[in-house]
Amino acid sequence: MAVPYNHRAIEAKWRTNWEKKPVNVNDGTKPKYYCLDMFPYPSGNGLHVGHWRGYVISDVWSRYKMLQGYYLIHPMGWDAFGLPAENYAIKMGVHPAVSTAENVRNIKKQINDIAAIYDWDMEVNTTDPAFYKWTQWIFVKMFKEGLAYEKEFPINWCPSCKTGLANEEVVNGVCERCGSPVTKKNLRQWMLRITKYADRLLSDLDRLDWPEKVKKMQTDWIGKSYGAEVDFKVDGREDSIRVYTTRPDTLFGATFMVLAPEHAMAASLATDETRGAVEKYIYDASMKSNVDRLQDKEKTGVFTGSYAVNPMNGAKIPIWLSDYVLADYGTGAIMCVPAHDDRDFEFAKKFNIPIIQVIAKDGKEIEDMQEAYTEASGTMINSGEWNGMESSVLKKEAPAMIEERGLGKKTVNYKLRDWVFSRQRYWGEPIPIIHCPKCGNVPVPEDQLPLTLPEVESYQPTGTGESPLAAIEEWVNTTCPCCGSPAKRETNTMPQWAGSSWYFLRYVDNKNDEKLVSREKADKYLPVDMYIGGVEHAVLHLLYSRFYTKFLCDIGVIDFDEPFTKLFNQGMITGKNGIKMSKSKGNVVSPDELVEDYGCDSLRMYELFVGPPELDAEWDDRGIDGVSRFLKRFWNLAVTSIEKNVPATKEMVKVRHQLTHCITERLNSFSLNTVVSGFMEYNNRLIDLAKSTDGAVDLETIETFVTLLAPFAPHIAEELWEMLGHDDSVFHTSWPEYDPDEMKDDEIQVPVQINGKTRVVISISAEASKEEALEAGKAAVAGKISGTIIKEIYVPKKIINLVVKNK
RNA sequence: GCUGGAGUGGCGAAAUGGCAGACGCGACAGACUCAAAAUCUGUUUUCCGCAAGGGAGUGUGGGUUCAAGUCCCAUCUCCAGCACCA
Repeated sequence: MAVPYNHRAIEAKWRTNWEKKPVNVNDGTKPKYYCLDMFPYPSGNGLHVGHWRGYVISDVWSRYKMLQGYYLIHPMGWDAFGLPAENYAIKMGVHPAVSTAENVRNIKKQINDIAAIYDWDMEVNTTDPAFYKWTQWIFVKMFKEGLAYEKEFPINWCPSCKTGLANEEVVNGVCERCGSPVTKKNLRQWMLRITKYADRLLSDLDRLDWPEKVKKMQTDWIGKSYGAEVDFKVDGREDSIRVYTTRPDTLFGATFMVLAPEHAMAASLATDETRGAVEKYIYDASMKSNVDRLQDKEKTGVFTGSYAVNPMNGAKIPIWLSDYVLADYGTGAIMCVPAHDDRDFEFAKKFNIPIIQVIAKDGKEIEDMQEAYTEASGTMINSGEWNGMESSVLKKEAPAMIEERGLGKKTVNYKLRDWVFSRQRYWGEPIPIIHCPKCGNVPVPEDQLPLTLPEVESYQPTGTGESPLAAIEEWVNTTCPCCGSPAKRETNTMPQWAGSSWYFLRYVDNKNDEKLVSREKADKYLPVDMYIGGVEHAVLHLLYSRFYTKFLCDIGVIDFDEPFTKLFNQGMITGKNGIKMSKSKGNVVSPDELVEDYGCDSLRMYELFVGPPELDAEWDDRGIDGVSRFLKRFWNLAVTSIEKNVPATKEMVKVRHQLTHCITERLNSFSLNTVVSGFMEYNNRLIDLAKSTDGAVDLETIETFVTLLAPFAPHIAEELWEMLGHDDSVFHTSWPEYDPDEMKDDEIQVPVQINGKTRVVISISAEASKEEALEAGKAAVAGKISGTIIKEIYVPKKIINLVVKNK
């Protein structure tokens, strides 16, 4: 009687063996393959089955690459700065560093249950001063290059987290972290000039092997638009107002102008009659939160009493204020062409402003216009010298024409804003800047980094816009590194994204205290070949990382300017009915018991089997029985085969090559769920074949199967590999190859259709000619044809279709 | 509103334009068992039929094709992202 499959014993044994003798070794001759997981935040909640998915996917891919002969770089680390640890500190009075270390210990233990082949020698932790020394160093470099600057302006403020937020962290007007409505607060902020890289961040997307969805999201986020800035003189005054438009072709149709209430000239445009209303509107707008502003879809506005002059035709148009115009995009002022813009149309209708059509749709003006005609397609009308031109052509040419005549200039705009980089919280990297009354902002000298985070009495955010660090006088008060006079330290800290924007560079040289990463190692091991993680970082982490990488490339630290060559976003594992797993919903499924009951190998395979890796999947414990039974059946087949050692039949050889082909193809196309079903299918076939050979198949077939299975179920694979008589790890063999000639069937099944409906399936020789196939097909359905065959189709080895016409 | 993605058995799902439902879960029947679990064998889209066989069928309506889940046009529903960016 064969040894039964005992996952507990096998998994424990191999865990120990691998620890004693690591499998992934760099012998200096193999090419590298860098497969990276998005590093986790070490939360106190621990891992659930959803977290496993991404890690299993990346581990399977990593082990596959290893079997293909690569030296694998597959590290793991901790993105450990951030609010949860700090909030926990406030509640429990424990230093965030203490709770963080505790969480890291626990999560590391849980991650080890996955049996992923991480190289823990490369581990990094963003809160380690030896790490954040370089986070600060990058900031200093950016400061010196003019990319980090201070600015006071109304930023997004989360009243609950009591900190400023970047645009990317505001989702539908609420805080990404806690869901509180975001308000505006005037604060002095550190900013990073990411906009300087807008064009490169946009155009370099073309080079990346990333999901189109993510590229599209980044493209939209950067939001490049082409247009013109045009000056409109204020009637009766010397000054003019500059507007930005992407539709200069419609200039003759401008019947009014709107300024954002925050526009610098807004108040000055009021007349004696309108002053009260204008000032009230400006005040009300300043009190509105983002959420209110988003929810009030109904347009509001106030007429200033002043008029602007259309530079093309001298028409006087009223100037209004409205909060549908954004102060910080373009020039904060727009010309309004209600006939050809939805928002202007709505506003004009509401306030009875004339509508002039300047593009003839289908050759004529639209009668009784009910909505704006927004396409740049049609002939120009009511447009003076532009009459008769094609709108789409004029749209492209007008900016240059306007510039030539001195009416304005051709220009490009981006939705992307500079990155608000300071946070008024404790648990982050201190911004290494000293404010000197004489020298201004002076960076902490590089040889004095890291600037470590001091101990504080209270982690409580102050809410005044000052970080808790501001209360520590002996830390705040320092001397200027330039002139030695008394000076004050910057007390804001960096956002959580700071460390995660470059951590992937550090893994390969994590103990280097001279350099962020040595150029040699960077050239040898970077960039990341495959990056695996959730799609939630499409415009945050993934955009910031690209920016950092480009900057570090520009200053010569590294020699590549895109960090992640290939990106894969795994779908989320949800609870029943697609509800996100969360503690508060009580639908969290822990992997711990599943590992105990079924084993790591079974859970790994089930994580893949639940559905296509890129789609969300609802978790259902019951399905794991399927993969568990498969592993048991394969174990029994393998053990019996080892015992009996039967010779290979022709059929076994064929199935072996087909299996290798099937698994390799599906793995290459990243169809991991069907790889698992492929294993099951071929296991069933082999078990069926073995019925006539004493329950066994030949050992070469078992070896092949074991090797193919190894990335998925490494423990059982190693155990069987050993039982097959090998004394080295299965991961040191190479990925099996298949011979297309060996895979071929002698006899093939071909359905025979009459008018597209299958009537019978015949078995013919794989070598059969078209004539022979059709002959056999016709013979098989002879009795079913009532009429004349008018067309005969034979798709080789696929199908026969006879088109029959009734008499 | 815009941009993606998805709609296929009781359920998770599979299908380079070529037998729709592979693989698995669940269910049902049988074998083994005193019994149960485990395991093994079989059935399992649906309708008509004792059967042989036949009809229908991939959200809905059209189209292209010898052949459509797959391609084209229109339309509905659900999920996600963005959201007054001129």
